[in-house]
Amino acid sequence: MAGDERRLQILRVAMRLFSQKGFRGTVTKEIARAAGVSEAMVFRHFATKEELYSAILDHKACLHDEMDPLQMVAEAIERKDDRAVFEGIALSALTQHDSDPEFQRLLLHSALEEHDLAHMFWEKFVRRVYRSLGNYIRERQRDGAIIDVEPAMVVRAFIGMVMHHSLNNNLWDPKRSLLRISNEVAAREFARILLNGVAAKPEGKPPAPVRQLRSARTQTRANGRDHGARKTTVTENSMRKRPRK
Amino acid sequence: MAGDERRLQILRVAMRLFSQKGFRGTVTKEIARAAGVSEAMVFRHFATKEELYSAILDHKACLHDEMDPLQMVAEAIERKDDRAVFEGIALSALTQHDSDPEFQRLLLHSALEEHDLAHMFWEKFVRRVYRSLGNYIRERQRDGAIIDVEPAMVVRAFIGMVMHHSLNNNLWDPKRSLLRISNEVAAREFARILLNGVAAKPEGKPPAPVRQLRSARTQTRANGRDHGARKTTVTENSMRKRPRK
DNA sequence: GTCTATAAATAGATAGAC
DNA sequence: GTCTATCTATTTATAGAC
Repeated sequence: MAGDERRLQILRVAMRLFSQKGFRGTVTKEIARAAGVSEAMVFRHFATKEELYSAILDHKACLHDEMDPLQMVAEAIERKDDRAVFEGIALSALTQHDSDPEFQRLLLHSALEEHDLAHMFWEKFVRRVYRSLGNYIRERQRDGAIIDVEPAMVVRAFIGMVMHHSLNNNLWDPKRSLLRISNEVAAREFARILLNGVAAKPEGKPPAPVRQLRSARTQTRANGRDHGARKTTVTENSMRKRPRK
Repeated sequence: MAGDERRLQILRVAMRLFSQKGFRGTVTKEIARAAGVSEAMVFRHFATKEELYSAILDHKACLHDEMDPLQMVAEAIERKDDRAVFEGIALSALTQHDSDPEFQRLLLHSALEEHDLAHMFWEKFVRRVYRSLGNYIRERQRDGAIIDVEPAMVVRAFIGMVMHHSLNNNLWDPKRSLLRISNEVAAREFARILLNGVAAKPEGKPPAPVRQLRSARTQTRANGRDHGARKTTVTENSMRKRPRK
């Protein structure tokens, strides 16, 4: 197998294992075995285990970086269509987490181990979400559409619903024993709850009409908007190690 | 130092280290050093590292087990005071997470490493929350106080807000650079957003009066109800190991 | 109870043949 | 490129003196 090809293969295998068992929990011998090569091959392509980890972060970073989390709902923001903004954000996040569950685990491991991925993700991505979504909320407050509540609090509440749902699906309850629901319905319901929760007026309809869902898992509805988008970012790494002493 | 005393001391030190760096990331030598004893002492009290880990889980379990997560808001449930129910749950969870941040990290590590603590916590505690809080929501739906929405979805949205907030405070953003807010205010705002979000009628007040907060960090308000309670549980463990081959 | 010394296994990393 | 063999440091765990 050609050099770059093999390198990428090892990288992918390592990515899977690191996401499953963390950096310290993954041993190079297992990476080699899973890739069907000898340990020496791993160290031929990556001088140290740390460098392999770095390469993984770079790889993930390059897939996600420079992504404006609100860009795929830009048009909805333009229209001031709150429903479309929040539902779009939720759906793109949930879709992204489903399509790349490794990333969330990698991120959690790195946060717990205090590796750099977590810090970078926080600085580059999370901050941006709080800033831009916060700005949108402030704007809607000026419009009189959203009640007087700390915008960061609204962002946290919403991101909380979405992230926690993904965390449940990917980490705690992959069998979905407590709640089995499509991403589309989840995104719609989270957006509905949040927007009803912070709307200055009962949101279009009169006070308490709302109906739909109830055994939600059946429906899926294509609602004409984007979907299937991408989200989440992170970026280049630090660390670049020398072997031990 | 007496046997049991030393045992407990080692246990506590190990608890701290395991919560910081995970099971695989913590080496027995460091535990010994941090406890100010030799490694041999660690293995005198705990035959293997696994047994030490088990003992920690047991210890945490005994502090939390058999706790009904809704018991400290039982009186509010009785009165059907939704606000008090949700705010009380949120506040007791946030308070508990602050008072024992180790537990959340331990839990996350064990979920990622697929150790037993996570499964037990899920089965014994999370399920109970979904069942009992879900039942309460169903009851309030029958009362016509809450809209027709999947109860588990409401539980997930709410737990999501609260858990994600704790996770931010304890893991991602301990400096509170994005949102610095007291537990009391956070609990109140989360409950407000959620209840406005699912209320069949605009919740007592007319459609859109809501006001308060804005630079929330200042206030703390003692609102006459409980607070400072306890929450979260988990239980006895499995694994009980023999040393290697 | 507590320590020092050390065994036994494992992990990361390298040498050198093919 | 790829492997086998091997080295070294670390890690879990034990022996045995005090």
